[in-house]
Amino acid sequence: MTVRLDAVDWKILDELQRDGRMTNVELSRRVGISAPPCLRRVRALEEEGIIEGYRALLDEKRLGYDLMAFAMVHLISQAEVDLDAFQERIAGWPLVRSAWMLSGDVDFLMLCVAPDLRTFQTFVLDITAAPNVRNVKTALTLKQSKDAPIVPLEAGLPKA
Amino acid sequence: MTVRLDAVDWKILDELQRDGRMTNVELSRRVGISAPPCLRRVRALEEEGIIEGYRALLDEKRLGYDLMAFAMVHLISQAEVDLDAFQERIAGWPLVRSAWMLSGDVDFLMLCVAPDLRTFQTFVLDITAAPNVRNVKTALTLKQSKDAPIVPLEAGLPKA
DNA sequence: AACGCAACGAAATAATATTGCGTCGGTTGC
DNA sequence: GCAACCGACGCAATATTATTTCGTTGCGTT
Repeated sequence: MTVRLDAVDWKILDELQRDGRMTNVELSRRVGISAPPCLRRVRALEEEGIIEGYRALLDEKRLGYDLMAFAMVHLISQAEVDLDAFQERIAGWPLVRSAWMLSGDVDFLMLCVAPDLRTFQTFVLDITAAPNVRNVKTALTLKQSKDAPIVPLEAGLPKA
Repeated sequence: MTVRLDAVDWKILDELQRDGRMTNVELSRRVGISAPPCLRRVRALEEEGIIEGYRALLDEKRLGYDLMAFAMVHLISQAEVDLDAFQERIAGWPLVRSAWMLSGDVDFLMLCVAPDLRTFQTFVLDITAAPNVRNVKTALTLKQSKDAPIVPLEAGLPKA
Protein backbone atom coordinates (compact mmCIF):
# COMPACT_ATOMS: atom_id res chain seq x y z
CA MET A 1 0.00 0.00 0.00
CA THR A 2 2.97 2.28 -0.18
CA VAL A 3 2.97 4.84 -2.93
CA ARG A 4 5.99 6.35 -4.49
CA LEU A 5 5.55 10.03 -4.93
CA ASP A 6 7.46 11.69 -7.69
CA ALA A 7 8.00 15.38 -8.28
CA VAL A 8 4.69 15.73 -10.10
CA ASP A 9 2.76 14.21 -7.21
CA TRP A 10 4.36 16.64 -4.78
CA LYS A 11 3.47 19.49 -7.05
CA ILE A 12 -0.13 18.28 -7.19
CA LEU A 13 -0.31 18.13 -3.41
CA ASP A 14 1.22 21.56 -3.14
CA GLU A 15 -1.26 23.09 -5.54
CA LEU A 16 -4.27 21.42 -3.95
CA GLN A 17 -3.18 22.55 -0.53
CA ARG A 18 -3.29 26.10 -1.79
CA ASP A 19 -6.47 25.78 -3.79
CA GLY A 20 -8.43 22.62 -3.29
CA ARG A 21 -11.04 23.60 -5.82
CA MET A 22 -8.74 24.22 -8.72
CA THR A 23 -10.06 22.56 -11.85
CA ASN A 24 -8.23 19.52 -13.06
CA VAL A 25 -7.46 21.29 -16.32
CA GLU A 26 -5.75 24.11 -14.50
CA LEU A 27 -3.98 21.71 -12.17
CA SER A 28 -2.67 19.63 -15.04
CA ARG A 29 -1.40 22.76 -16.74
CA ARG A 30 0.46 23.80 -13.62
CA VAL A 31 2.10 20.47 -13.00
CA GLY A 32 3.02 20.03 -16.63
CA ILE A 33 1.07 16.95 -17.71
CA SER A 34 -2.19 16.50 -19.56
CA ALA A 35 -5.55 16.31 -17.82
CA PRO A 36 -6.27 12.57 -17.82
CA PRO A 37 -3.11 11.35 -16.10
CA CYS A 38 -3.34 14.30 -13.73
CA LEU A 39 -6.82 13.28 -12.67
CA ARG A 40 -5.70 9.66 -12.34
CA ARG A 41 -2.95 10.79 -9.99
CA VAL A 42 -5.34 12.85 -7.89
CA ARG A 43 -7.74 9.92 -7.62
CA ALA A 44 -4.89 7.63 -6.64
CA LEU A 45 -3.77 10.05 -3.94
CA GLU A 46 -7.32 10.24 -2.64
CA GLU A 47 -7.86 6.51 -2.61
CA GLU A 48 -4.50 5.98 -1.02
CA GLY A 49 -5.56 8.30 1.77
CA ILE A 50 -2.77 10.79 1.22
CA ILE A 51 -5.41 13.32 0.32
CA GLU A 52 -7.88 12.92 3.14
CA GLY A 53 -10.45 15.34 1.83
CA TYR A 54 -11.19 18.91 0.92
CA ARG A 55 -12.47 21.69 3.06
CA ALA A 56 -13.70 25.21 2.58
CA LEU A 57 -11.97 27.67 4.88
CA LEU A 58 -14.40 30.06 6.49
CA ASP A 59 -13.93 33.41 8.12
CA GLU A 60 -15.14 32.56 11.59
CA LYS A 61 -15.31 36.16 12.73
CA ARG A 62 -17.67 37.04 9.91
CA LEU A 63 -19.86 34.18 11.03
CA GLY A 64 -20.19 35.40 14.55
CA TYR A 65 -17.38 33.52 16.24
CA ASP A 66 -15.43 36.44 17.56
CA LEU A 67 -13.42 34.53 20.07
CA MET A 68 -10.84 31.81 19.70
CA ALA A 69 -9.11 30.37 22.71
CA PHE A 70 -7.11 27.43 23.93
CA ALA A 71 -8.14 25.29 26.84
CA MET A 72 -5.52 23.13 28.53
CA VAL A 73 -6.94 20.27 30.49
CA HIS A 74 -5.31 18.26 33.25
CA LEU A 75 -7.05 15.02 33.99
CA ILE A 76 -7.03 13.11 37.23
CA SER A 77 -6.57 9.69 35.70
CA GLN A 78 -4.52 9.01 32.57
CA ALA A 79 -5.63 5.42 32.27
CA GLU A 80 -6.42 4.55 28.67
CA VAL A 81 -10.09 4.06 29.41
CA ASP A 82 -10.29 7.49 30.94
CA LEU A 83 -8.40 9.13 28.12
CA ASP A 84 -10.77 7.55 25.63
CA ALA A 85 -13.74 8.68 27.66
CA PHE A 86 -12.51 12.24 27.64
CA GLN A 87 -11.97 12.14 23.89
CA GLU A 88 -15.54 11.03 23.48
CA ARG A 89 -16.60 13.98 25.51
CA ILE A 90 -14.53 16.33 23.37
CA ALA A 91 -16.20 14.96 20.28
CA GLY A 92 -19.53 16.08 21.64
CA TRP A 93 -18.53 19.66 22.38
CA PRO A 94 -19.33 21.78 19.34
CA LEU A 95 -17.19 24.69 20.45
CA VAL A 96 -14.06 22.55 20.32
CA ARG A 97 -12.62 22.82 16.88
CA SER A 98 -9.41 20.86 17.26
CA ALA A 99 -7.93 18.89 20.11
CA TRP A 100 -4.71 17.05 20.79
CA MET A 101 -3.58 14.62 23.40
CA LEU A 102 -0.22 15.76 24.66
CA SER A 103 2.79 14.43 26.45
CA GLY A 104 3.85 16.42 29.47
CA ASP A 105 1.87 18.06 32.20
CA VAL A 106 -1.12 19.03 30.06
CA ASP A 107 -3.19 16.06 28.95
CA PHE A 108 -5.35 17.71 26.33
CA LEU A 109 -5.06 20.93 24.44
CA MET A 110 -8.26 22.14 22.83
CA LEU A 111 -8.73 24.92 20.33
CA CYS A 112 -12.15 26.45 20.88
CA VAL A 113 -14.34 29.03 19.19
CA ALA A 114 -17.20 30.97 20.71
CA PRO A 115 -19.44 33.89 19.82
CA ASP A 116 -18.37 35.85 22.88
CA LEU A 117 -16.51 35.69 26.16
CA ARG A 118 -19.57 34.83 28.17
CA THR A 119 -20.29 31.76 26.10
CA PHE A 120 -16.72 30.68 26.45
CA GLN A 121 -16.73 31.16 30.20
CA THR A 122 -19.83 29.05 30.52
CA PHE A 123 -18.22 26.41 28.38
CA VAL A 124 -15.09 26.36 30.54
CA LEU A 125 -17.32 25.65 33.51
CA ASP A 126 -18.77 22.73 31.60
CA ILE A 127 -15.30 21.39 30.97
CA THR A 128 -14.33 21.77 34.59
CA ALA A 129 -17.47 19.95 35.65
CA ALA A 130 -16.76 16.99 33.40
CA PRO A 131 -15.71 13.71 35.00
CA ASN A 132 -12.02 13.13 35.62
CA VAL A 133 -11.03 16.76 35.06
CA ARG A 134 -8.53 18.09 37.56
CA ASN A 135 -8.23 21.60 36.20
CA VAL A 136 -8.52 23.72 33.10
CA LYS A 137 -6.31 26.61 32.09
CA THR A 138 -7.23 28.91 29.27
CA ALA A 139 -5.48 31.35 26.99
CA LEU A 140 -7.29 33.68 24.65
CA THR A 141 -5.86 34.11 21.20
CA LEU A 142 -5.13 37.68 20.25
CA LYS A 143 -4.35 36.92 16.67
CA GLN A 144 -3.72 34.04 14.37
CA SER A 145 -0.30 34.80 13.02
CA LYS A 146 0.11 31.83 10.72
CA ASP A 147 -2.03 29.22 9.06
CA ALA A 148 -0.03 27.29 6.54
CA PRO A 149 -0.99 24.07 4.84
CA ILE A 150 0.29 20.96 6.55
CA VAL A 151 3.09 20.00 4.29
CA PRO A 152 5.90 22.50 3.99
CA LEU A 153 6.95 21.85 0.44
CA GLU A 154 9.27 24.78 0.10
CA ALA A 155 12.07 23.21 2.06
CA GLY A 156 13.17 20.24 4.03
CA LEU A 157 11.19 17.52 2.32
CA PRO A 158 11.61 14.30 4.22
CA LYS A 159 11.11 11.71 1.52
CA ALA A 160 12.11 13.73 -1.50
CA MET B 1 -20.41 44.83 2.82
CA THR B 2 -22.60 43.00 5.23
CA VAL B 3 -24.29 39.88 4.00
CA ARG B 4 -27.40 38.38 5.39
CA LEU B 5 -27.07 34.67 5.62
CA ASP B 6 -30.22 32.63 5.44
CA ALA B 7 -30.70 28.96 6.19
CA VAL B 8 -29.62 27.94 2.71
CA ASP B 9 -26.36 29.85 3.00
CA TRP B 10 -25.57 28.13 6.28
CA LYS B 11 -26.28 24.81 4.71
CA ILE B 12 -23.96 25.61 1.85
CA LEU B 13 -21.20 26.54 4.26
CA ASP B 14 -21.78 23.41 6.23
CA GLU B 15 -21.58 21.19 3.18
CA LEU B 16 -18.50 22.87 1.79
CA GLN B 17 -16.77 22.61 5.12
CA ARG B 18 -17.26 18.87 4.95
CA ASP B 19 -16.45 18.46 1.29
CA GLY B 20 -14.98 21.46 -0.41
CA ARG B 21 -14.83 19.73 -3.77
CA MET B 22 -18.43 18.74 -4.00
CA THR B 23 -19.85 19.58 -7.41
CA ASN B 24 -22.27 22.45 -7.57
CA VAL B 25 -24.94 20.11 -8.88
CA GLU B 26 -24.64 17.90 -5.84
CA LEU B 27 -24.45 20.89 -3.53
CA SER B 28 -27.57 22.43 -5.00
CA ARG B 29 -29.39 19.14 -4.61
CA ARG B 30 -28.42 18.94 -0.95
CA VAL B 31 -29.41 22.47 -0.08
CA GLY B 32 -32.65 22.22 -1.98
CA ILE B 33 -32.32 24.83 -4.71
CA SER B 34 -31.36 24.59 -8.36
CA ALA B 35 -27.79 24.85 -9.59
CA PRO B 36 -27.62 28.43 -10.89
CA PRO B 37 -28.72 30.25 -7.73
CA CYS B 38 -26.65 27.84 -5.69
CA LEU B 39 -23.53 28.75 -7.63
CA ARG B 40 -24.37 32.43 -7.34
CA ARG B 41 -24.58 32.07 -3.59
CA VAL B 42 -21.24 30.29 -3.41
CA ARG B 43 -19.59 32.96 -5.54
CA ALA B 44 -21.10 35.67 -3.36
CA LEU B 45 -19.80 33.98 -0.23
CA GLU B 46 -16.36 33.73 -1.80
CA GLU B 47 -16.28 37.33 -2.92
CA GLU B 48 -17.59 38.48 0.39
CA GLY B 49 -14.68 36.71 2.05
CA ILE B 50 -16.82 34.45 4.14
CA ILE B 51 -15.38 31.54 2.21
CA GLU B 52 -11.68 32.32 2.34
CA GLY B 53 -10.57 29.44 0.15
CA TYR B 54 -10.39 25.72 -0.26
CA ARG B 55 -7.73 23.35 0.89
CA ALA B 56 -6.89 19.71 0.42
CA LEU B 57 -6.29 17.94 3.71
CA LEU B 58 -3.22 15.75 3.59
CA ASP B 59 -2.13 12.86 5.74
CA GLU B 60 1.07 14.31 7.08
CA LYS B 61 2.32 11.03 8.49
CA ARG B 62 2.11 9.38 5.10
CA LEU B 63 4.18 12.22 3.74
CA GLY B 64 6.99 11.75 6.19
CA TYR B 65 6.00 14.15 8.92
CA ASP B 66 5.79 11.73 11.80
CA LEU B 67 5.92 14.28 14.53
CA MET B 68 3.60 17.07 15.52
CA ALA B 69 4.33 19.24 18.51
CA PHE B 70 3.51 22.53 20.14
CA ALA B 71 6.09 25.13 21.00
CA MET B 72 5.20 27.80 23.55
CA VAL B 73 7.33 30.87 23.32
CA HIS B 74 7.94 33.54 25.96
CA LEU B 75 9.42 36.70 24.60
CA ILE B 76 11.51 39.22 26.45
CA SER B 77 9.82 42.29 25.03
CA GLN B 78 6.14 42.49 24.15
CA ALA B 79 6.43 45.85 22.44
CA GLU B 80 4.41 45.90 19.24
CA VAL B 81 7.49 46.20 17.08
CA ASP B 82 8.99 43.14 18.70
CA LEU B 83 5.81 41.13 18.40
CA ASP B 84 5.64 41.97 14.72
CA ALA B 85 9.26 41.02 14.28
CA PHE B 86 8.66 37.66 15.84
CA GLN B 87 5.65 37.04 13.64
CA GLU B 88 7.81 37.73 10.63
CA ARG B 89 10.23 35.15 11.88
CA ILE B 90 7.46 32.61 12.32
CA ALA B 91 6.38 33.17 8.74
CA GLY B 92 9.82 32.09 7.60
CA TRP B 93 9.91 28.84 9.53
CA PRO B 94 8.53 26.07 7.32
CA LEU B 95 8.02 23.65 10.17
CA VAL B 96 5.53 25.97 11.82
CA ARG B 97 2.12 25.12 10.51
CA SER B 98 -0.05 27.39 12.61
CA ALA B 99 0.72 30.02 15.20
CA TRP B 100 -1.28 32.21 17.53
CA MET B 101 -0.45 35.22 19.62
CA LEU B 102 -1.89 34.64 23.07
CA SER B 103 -2.90 36.56 26.13
CA GLY B 104 -1.39 35.32 29.34
CA ASP B 105 2.07 34.10 30.17
CA VAL B 106 2.78 32.48 26.82
CA ASP B 107 3.25 34.99 24.02
CA PHE B 108 3.10 32.65 21.05
CA LEU B 109 1.84 29.15 20.59
CA MET B 110 3.12 27.38 17.51
CA LEU B 111 1.95 24.11 16.03
CA CYS B 112 4.88 22.43 14.33
CA VAL B 113 5.48 19.38 12.17
CA ALA B 114 8.77 17.57 11.62
CA PRO B 115 9.98 14.36 10.04
CA ASP B 116 11.53 13.16 13.29
CA LEU B 117 12.46 14.16 16.80
CA ARG B 118 16.00 15.14 15.88
CA THR B 119 14.78 17.64 13.33
CA PHE B 120 12.38 19.08 15.85
CA GLN B 121 15.04 19.37 18.52
CA THR B 122 17.28 21.23 16.14
CA PHE B 123 14.42 23.50 15.26
CA VAL B 124 13.70 24.26 18.91
CA LEU B 125 17.30 25.35 19.27
CA ASP B 126 16.76 27.71 16.34
CA ILE B 127 13.73 29.18 18.04
CA THR B 128 15.59 29.63 21.31
CA ALA B 129 18.41 31.34 19.48
CA ALA B 130 16.09 33.84 17.82
CA PRO B 131 16.18 37.45 18.98
CA ASN B 132 13.92 38.44 21.86
CA VAL B 133 13.15 34.88 22.90
CA ARG B 134 13.22 34.30 26.63
CA ASN B 135 12.36 30.63 26.64
CA VAL B 136 10.59 27.90 24.74
CA LYS B 137 8.55 25.06 26.15
CA THR B 138 7.44 22.16 24.04
CA ALA B 139 4.80 19.47 24.19
CA LEU B 140 4.67 16.57 21.79
CA THR B 141 1.28 15.57 20.51
CA LEU B 142 0.40 11.95 21.09
CA LYS B 143 -2.71 12.03 19.02
CA GLN B 144 -5.00 14.41 17.27
CA SER B 145 -8.32 13.69 18.88
CA LYS B 146 -10.46 16.14 16.99
CA ASP B 147 -10.31 18.15 13.83
CA ALA B 148 -13.65 19.71 13.10
CA PRO B 149 -14.43 22.42 10.62
CA ILE B 150 -14.39 25.91 12.03
CA VAL B 151 -18.04 26.61 12.27
CA PRO B 152 -20.06 24.36 14.54
CA LEU B 153 -23.36 24.38 12.72
CA GLU B 154 -25.00 21.63 14.70
CA ALA B 155 -25.73 23.82 17.68
CA GLY B 156 -25.38 27.23 19.16
CA LEU B 157 -25.41 29.33 16.05
CA PRO B 158 -24.60 32.88 16.99
CA LYS B 159 -26.36 34.85 14.30
CA ALA B 160 -29.00 32.36 13.31
C1' DA C 1 -53.19 47.87 -7.07
C1' DA C 2 -48.99 48.61 -9.66
C1' DC C 3 -44.15 49.17 -9.35
C1' DG C 4 -39.46 47.62 -8.49
C1' DC C 5 -36.22 44.71 -6.44
C1' DA C 6 -34.14 40.35 -5.56
C1' DA C 7 -33.92 35.75 -6.21
C1' DC C 8 -35.44 31.77 -8.42
C1' DG C 9 -35.42 28.04 -12.09
C1' DA C 10 -35.64 26.21 -17.07
C1' DA C 11 -33.07 26.06 -21.01
C1' DA C 12 -29.02 26.84 -23.80
C1' DT C 13 -24.10 27.10 -24.10
C1' DA C 14 -19.32 26.69 -22.50
C1' DA C 15 -16.13 24.34 -19.89
C1' DT C 16 -14.60 20.51 -17.45
C1' DA C 17 -14.34 15.64 -16.03
C1' DT C 18 -13.95 11.05 -17.43
C1' DT C 19 -13.44 7.08 -20.40
C1' DG C 20 -11.30 4.44 -24.22
C1' DC C 21 -7.53 3.49 -26.70
C1' DG C 22 -3.21 3.71 -29.24
C1' DT C 23 1.68 4.93 -28.34
C1' DC C 24 6.01 5.34 -26.12
C1' DG C 25 9.99 4.44 -22.93
C1' DG C 26 12.01 1.30 -19.53
C1' DT C 27 12.50 -3.05 -17.56
C1' DT C 28 12.55 -8.09 -17.53
C1' DG C 29 13.56 -12.44 -19.22
C1' DC C 30 15.38 -15.22 -22.65
C1' DG D 1 20.90 -7.94 -27.73
C1' DC D 2 16.05 -8.35 -28.62
C1' DA D 3 11.24 -9.03 -27.93
C1' DA D 4 7.40 -9.23 -24.79
C1' DC D 5 5.54 -6.74 -21.02
C1' DC D 6 4.23 -3.14 -17.86
C1' DG D 7 3.12 1.40 -16.56
C1' DA D 8 2.13 5.88 -17.71
C1' DC D 9 1.29 9.16 -21.06
C1' DG D 10 -1.67 11.99 -24.25
C1' DC D 11 -5.19 12.43 -27.96
C1' DA D 12 -9.87 12.09 -29.04
C1' DA D 13 -14.64 11.10 -27.84
C1' DT D 14 -18.28 11.24 -24.48
C1' DA D 15 -20.55 12.37 -20.14
C1' DT D 16 -21.04 15.53 -16.66
C1' DT D 17 -20.81 19.90 -14.74
C1' DA D 18 -20.40 25.01 -14.69
C1' DT D 19 -22.10 29.22 -16.32
C1' DT D 20 -24.87 32.48 -18.86
C1' DT D 21 -29.28 34.13 -20.46
C1' DC D 22 -33.71 35.24 -19.66
C1' DG D 23 -38.51 35.01 -18.31
C1' DT D 24 -41.15 34.44 -13.93
C1' DT D 25 -42.48 34.78 -9.21
C1' DG D 26 -42.85 36.45 -4.50
C1' DC D 27 -42.63 40.35 -1.61
C1' DG D 28 -42.18 44.89 0.23
C1' DT D 29 -43.07 49.69 -1.01
C1' DT D 30 -45.49 53.54 -2.81
